[in-house]
Amino acid sequence: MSSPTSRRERRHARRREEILAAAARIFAAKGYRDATVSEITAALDIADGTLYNYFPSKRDLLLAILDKASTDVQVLVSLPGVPRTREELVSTLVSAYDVLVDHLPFMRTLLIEAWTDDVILQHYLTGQMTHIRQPIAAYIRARIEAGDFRPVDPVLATQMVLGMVAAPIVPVLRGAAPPPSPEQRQLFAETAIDVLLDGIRVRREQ
Amino acid sequence: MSSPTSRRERRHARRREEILAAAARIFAAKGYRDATVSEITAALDIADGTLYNYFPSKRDLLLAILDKASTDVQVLVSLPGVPRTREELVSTLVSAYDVLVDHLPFMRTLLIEAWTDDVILQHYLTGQMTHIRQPIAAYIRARIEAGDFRPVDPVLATQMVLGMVAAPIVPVLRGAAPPPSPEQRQLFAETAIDVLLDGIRVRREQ
Amino acid sequence: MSSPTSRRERRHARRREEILAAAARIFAAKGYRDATVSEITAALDIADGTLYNYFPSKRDLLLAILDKASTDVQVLVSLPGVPRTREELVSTLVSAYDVLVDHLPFMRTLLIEAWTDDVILQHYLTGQMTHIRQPIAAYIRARIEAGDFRPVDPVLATQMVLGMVAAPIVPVLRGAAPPPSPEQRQLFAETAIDVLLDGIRVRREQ
Amino acid sequence: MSSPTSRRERRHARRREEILAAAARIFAAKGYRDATVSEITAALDIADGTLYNYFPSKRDLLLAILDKASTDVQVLVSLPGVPRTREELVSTLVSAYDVLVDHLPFMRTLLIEAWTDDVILQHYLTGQMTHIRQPIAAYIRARIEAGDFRPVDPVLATQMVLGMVAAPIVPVLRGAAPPPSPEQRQLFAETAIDVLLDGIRVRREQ
DNA sequence: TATGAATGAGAGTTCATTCAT
DNA sequence: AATGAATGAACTCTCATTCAT
Repeated sequence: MSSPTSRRERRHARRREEILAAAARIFAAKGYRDATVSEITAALDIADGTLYNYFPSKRDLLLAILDKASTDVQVLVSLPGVPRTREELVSTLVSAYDVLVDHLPFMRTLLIEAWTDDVILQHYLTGQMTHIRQPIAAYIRARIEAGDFRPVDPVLATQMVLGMVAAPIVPVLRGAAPPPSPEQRQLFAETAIDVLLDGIRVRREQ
Repeated sequence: MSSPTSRRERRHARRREEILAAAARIFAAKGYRDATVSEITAALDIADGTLYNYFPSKRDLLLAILDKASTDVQVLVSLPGVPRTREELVSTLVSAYDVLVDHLPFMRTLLIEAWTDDVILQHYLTGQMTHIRQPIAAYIRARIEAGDFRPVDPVLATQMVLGMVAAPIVPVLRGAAPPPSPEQRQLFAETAIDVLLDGIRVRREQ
Repeated sequence: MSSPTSRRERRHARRREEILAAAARIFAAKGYRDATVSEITAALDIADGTLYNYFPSKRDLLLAILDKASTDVQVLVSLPGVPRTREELVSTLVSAYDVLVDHLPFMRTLLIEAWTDDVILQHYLTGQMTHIRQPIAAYIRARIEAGDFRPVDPVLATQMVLGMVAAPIVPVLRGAAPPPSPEQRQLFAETAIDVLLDGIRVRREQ
Repeated sequence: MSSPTSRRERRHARRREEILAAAARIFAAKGYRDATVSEITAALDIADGTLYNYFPSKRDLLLAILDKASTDVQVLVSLPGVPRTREELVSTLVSAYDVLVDHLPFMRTLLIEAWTDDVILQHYLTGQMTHIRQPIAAYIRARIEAGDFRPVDPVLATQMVLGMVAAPIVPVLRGAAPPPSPEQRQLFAETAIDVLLDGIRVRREQ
């Protein structure tokens, strides 16, 4: 009668997701420490005790959120192939923006807590960031060797590339700016890639 | 015999600074909420009550730290003149790095708290950032009109410029990387300015 | 199945009353300031935190007690009709004594706090006392005009009347004397009314 | 050169009195527990530590105030002779009012603290009150036996007499009414004695 | 003597967690 | 499963008192 995941189990999983989403929203707004369990349960219109049927502690609730956020970052990383052309670079960046914007409260919570907790930083962010940084650094290094790029420090250049592409969504992650429309995301990506490749200065000598 | 600021007053001021520094270090490490008053006083080897002779509440201690951090950011802003040449741009950026690195715990505390508290963001950071952004945006706009720069959105470009120059010290602000040496700061600044002006791509057609 | 006030609600209300009664007893004995929350909870054999499920603060606990006391004083005031005969006066006074004695800790708490706190005096006592004083003063004034009473200052006379009838229960309110028996209350009332009406001196000329 | 009480000693005694007066004012206004040492020293424009050169503790400061108040009450008691005529009764009562009004903060402090502290009540008030009550009760008892007064309970009558004469200065002791002028005190006393002796009712049959 | 910074015990209050219903 | 009252450890803050200056 019941599928391998019974109706009860599906109900349980659905409820769990609702709790995670509500908690992420509140953790994102005030930080883990300032958010209270009662605040989360009130937002869900359930009793405090009910939450403990889904998560053994407030801390575990946080860790589940960080897990989800971390998994989402993984998606950013798992590129089907290394982008080469301007158009590939732009569309890769746009989809990265998409992932971030689609999971704002989770991402924001991860950033807040990783900023002060070394264990969280290590466990949920450093590894993922390495996976993002390495191909970029390798790419830059390769093109420097090929004579395409100027001989900059590849690691430093990678940091700056990430800083540049991250800049327009920092206010969004902070909650100080509304999520950008698809058109804006396209603009962000194109501007970043263009400035990155050719600088802001007009090449008069061309 | 005693100067306009008496010995007692000087002693009081000195002690106040010591408390601020210790609190900033601890707030930077764990965030305001997770830091306890006892932790701060233990670091200073004073009694809990003593702290309250210098600051009326833990909150006021935080605000004093944010004030200092905010004032330091002001210094970044008050440029003697608008930098024009590559060398001027580089040295301006180096001194900005210097200010940040010299007041790391204060800056880090400001960033942490502004990330979740809208009032703090508004009061201690938004205004200062506007003063930083506006001249950059104006500069970019002017050079676009003069035909020196390509026609990018000046506001967006400003964000990216800031993202790029901020990138190498983000790990330092986080406490995940050691403060950079003067040589490294010089490198950070030069790389940022160069990539910014001419991009990373070699000008083959020259 | 459950009445409009559910079992849980009734339980909550009952507990609240228990806390109020215990707190009133302790506030009456030592004053609000010298009474500690732990003392109250210890008397009830509950944890400190439990009290805060019923009252948001120690201060609110006090205000709830003052409210009850104040309401009880109202009952004193709401006479079914103005008493005229000696017997009516006596029985009115007896029931006033009854109310005071039935809520001793609440009354005593109100008196203590109103004695040093102007806001409490105004809010919880002055208004009620006015409602008590005015009909008495009006009554005295009317009977003076009718030639029944001697031409004394009605306001001053009212004060003295109240002082006289209050006198025998002041030690009781203080906790220095046990609550008077019904017989004693009857005696208090009769003596007060008689002395009041005809003085203590024998009317030799009658 | 110096008198038996040296200049230093007189200076010390004077300062002590100033401290007592200031403390009495503040204790009277907020009660012993709510008054802080700093509040008292601030009112005197001296340092906190200085107070401890005159009184070993805040508690001792209170006890000194209660001593003074208690001694003042003694004066009320030590009558040169038992008053007999209406005029003697009135003038005795007026001088009692004078004593109370002249030492308001001390009296008010005594009343506040005796209301909640049994030790203080016993030590500083009960004894004195007994000395006041006994002669009145004896007087009433004697005149009842002589057939001058009606056969009331002398102890109860004494309480009521005291309640009646105290009534007009209760608001003054509370700080809710300004100190009465000499004329008002005279009126208070005359009204009290007259009502007391002959009641409020007109003797129609005369 | 006068000062006021330093002290720390003790107060009120919060909130994650448990568990009888 | 859901409930929410009960819990108590841990926090911030107050203030009488001490003591080096």
